[in-house]
Amino acid sequence: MVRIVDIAKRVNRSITTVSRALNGYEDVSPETRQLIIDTAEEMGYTPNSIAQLLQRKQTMTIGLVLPTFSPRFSDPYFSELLAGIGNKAAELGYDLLVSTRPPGEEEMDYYKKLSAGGRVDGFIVIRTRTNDARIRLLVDRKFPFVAFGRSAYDPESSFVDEDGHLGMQLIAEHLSSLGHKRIACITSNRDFTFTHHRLNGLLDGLAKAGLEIEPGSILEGDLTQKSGYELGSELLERKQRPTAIAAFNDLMAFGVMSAAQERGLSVGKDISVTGFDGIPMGEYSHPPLTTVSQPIYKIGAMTCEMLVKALQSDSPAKEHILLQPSLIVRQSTGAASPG
Amino acid sequence: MVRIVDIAKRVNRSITTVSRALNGYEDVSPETRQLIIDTAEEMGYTPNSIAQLLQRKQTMTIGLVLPTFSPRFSDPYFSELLAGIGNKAAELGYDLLVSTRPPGEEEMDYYKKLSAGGRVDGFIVIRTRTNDARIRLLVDRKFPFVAFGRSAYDPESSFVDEDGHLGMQLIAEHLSSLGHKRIACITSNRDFTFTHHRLNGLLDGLAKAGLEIEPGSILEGDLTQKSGYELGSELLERKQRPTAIAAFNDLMAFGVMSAAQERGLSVGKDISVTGFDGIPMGEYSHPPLTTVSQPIYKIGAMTCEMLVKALQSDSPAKEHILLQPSLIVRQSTGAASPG
DNA sequence: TTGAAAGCGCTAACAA
DNA sequence: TTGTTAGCGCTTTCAA
Repeated sequence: MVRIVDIAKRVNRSITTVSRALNGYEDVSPETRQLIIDTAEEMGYTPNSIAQLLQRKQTMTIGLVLPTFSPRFSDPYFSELLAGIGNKAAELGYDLLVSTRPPGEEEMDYYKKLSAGGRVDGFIVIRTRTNDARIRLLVDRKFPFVAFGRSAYDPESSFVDEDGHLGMQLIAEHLSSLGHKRIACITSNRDFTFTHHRLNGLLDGLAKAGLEIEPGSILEGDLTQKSGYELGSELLERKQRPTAIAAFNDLMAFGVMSAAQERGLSVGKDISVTGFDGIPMGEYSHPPLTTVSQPIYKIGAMTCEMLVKALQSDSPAKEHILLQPSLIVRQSTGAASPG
Repeated sequence: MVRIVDIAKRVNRSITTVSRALNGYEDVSPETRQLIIDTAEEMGYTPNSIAQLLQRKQTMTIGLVLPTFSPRFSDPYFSELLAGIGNKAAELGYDLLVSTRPPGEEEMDYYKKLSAGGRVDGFIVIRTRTNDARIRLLVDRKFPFVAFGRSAYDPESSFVDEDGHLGMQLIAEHLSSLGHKRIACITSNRDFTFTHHRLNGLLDGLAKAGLEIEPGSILEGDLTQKSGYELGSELLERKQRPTAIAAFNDLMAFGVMSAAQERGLSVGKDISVTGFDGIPMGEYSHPPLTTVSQPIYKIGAMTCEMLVKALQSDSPAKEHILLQPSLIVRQSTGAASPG
């Protein structure tokens, strides 16, 4: 391992000069600079990041703790979000410290350790919860972070979020315009703030058309295809079958479609199914899925960019960005079948 | 920010004693130890990780660079792999430094920076390539890593891989036993080593049954649902339509199914489709997908565990683990339709 | 234009 | 059982 002193010895200069030459300071003579750079190159020098970090009191690292509700999670949504965050971070010269923790005490301890330990400069907090202990901790400690999703602490923090209320309202309008009256929905966990926005959007949108969902037709899923399949099956077995089912994410919508097709129903004709997220798979499912497109990749990139901006400013303002999602009508929805 | 000297001053001891008490050394009197621990707790002390790392010359961090062939990637496979790696790393007390880089020079520079800069203790290298510059670099530098996938440098390195040859052979046997003769396949990029294992497995398996695939029916996809859809469409438009299409991953198989269904074909009857990976979605697709189950989550966990073991041993042996995949027959395959 | 020296926060060899 | 001291590899202030 080549250190700065090794170079210094070789070129007969002090380590100070070497450091300055390598860091592009102006007060080094051109010849010395060139000599040092060449020698460093020749010796295969790479700065020791840890030592640099200790000195600079900056880690150039962003923390991202994935909440693992079940140990395994298999959701294209996450890889897309991660790509958005990761690519932007790379572009801005930041690294990403990623870990997985089940929500709860372990998770909190890890946040404490990383924030207090100077291991990361800031966090990206995803899947915000109604009363989010992670956010409270970070707000209390005045530790920089940007959330993907809203929370109870919005005035004191920055977030990027999609307008789930609007998104589901678009779904409601779409379904009601197709003549659907018996509509069911499969929500996500109530702990997530986005669940409330989406549910309210759906109910508000339907109310505008003079429609409502009976409480028994609001089922809570867990965002997996499996739960969409199971809850979809349950809804489809009812004597009074809904003519449309609005799932709160695409994965659950796929599950609902399978459940319907298994019963010989033609999705888009006998029953309408909608999703939320707009993952690429929805374009090539059978039938292609009517959904609300949420630019996940972009959200990841924006969240990361917002955080880095805050880290590099000395008096960061709280920023709140609400992205407008758009309705994508494909073939999984159609006119309500009479009856 | 509370430092060790702050505690030392408060309890009137030297920083050494504080450090030792906090790190559980035996040579501290019980009273002193308790006093120190209590004071640390009270003052809200958390060790500065960076300083610890600099001193210990160990980062307790594993590097994982996701190769982003396209900036966005939306694949449940990755989130599952990441969960496996991440959970195991957390369990073993390691952090994960994740970044995304398009394959090529940037990627190599990043590997160089992280390895030489003492930023990570080792790497997990995924999606191994036929002539893998990343692996060559790490082998040359004698930097610890474990690969998920085989490479040209296997004797000098450790890997975990699935037996793709066996997996596709099982598919071949399954299809031939169903009477399929006109079989096509959609492969992945030839740069990946697993592509060759899978392709050879398929061809060998078919050869055993006296079958072969004509070169024109071996198309190369890019592992996305979109490419499965497009190449599937192409195959299905041929006058001599294949009766079975074997895709090299589940996502492409879903695309093929859509293409078939769009043409009014019943998947599992008019045409058989198979995948590879065994992502959870395949269980709830319509029809459920016949595929080869590769325990991705477990592979992630094993890879991580193997790396940590190597990091903690002073004379790590090269380990090679080849996992046996298993065939999962669902409804996307059926007897070859005559004609 | 250069170098000496202090110090980032911590650990550990050594001495007392 | 405790403290002194010397680093880990680097950046940066200050003086020359």
